Amino acid sequence: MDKRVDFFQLVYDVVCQIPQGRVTSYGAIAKYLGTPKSSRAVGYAMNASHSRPDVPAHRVVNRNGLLTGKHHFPGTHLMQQLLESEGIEVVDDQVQNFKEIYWEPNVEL
DNA sequence: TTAGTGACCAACT
DNA sequence: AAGTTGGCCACTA
Repeated sequence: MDKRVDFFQLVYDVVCQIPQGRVTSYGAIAKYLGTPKSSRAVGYAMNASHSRPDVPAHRVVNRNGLLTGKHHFPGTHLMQQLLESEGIEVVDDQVQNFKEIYWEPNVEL
């Protein structure tokens, strides 16, 4: 449990630093952590985000800007609702203007 | 320790 | 161009 907290904490830290109204991808976070191919592991961290107090996992989408993890959220369109609540346009589980609101930690940070 | 799964990404066909 | 397969890392059983 100790090791998972470290990696998860890094992911949560980055996700928590995502500016409101912006979204990022798993690969971007993985790259920022130094492991570009651990995108799946990043997604796994999001899966554990359920146990975390405040992790804006709705700001984290796949490379296509598609809300792949929306299916894992409690509500049906809760993820989309949250994104729209932050000013992000989401249609059919896709983030509109994804490239415009795309936030890359490795670059911004 | 080995094997299987997963909210992915990239490459090959 | 689109669809399919493999591989990567981390976690659970």
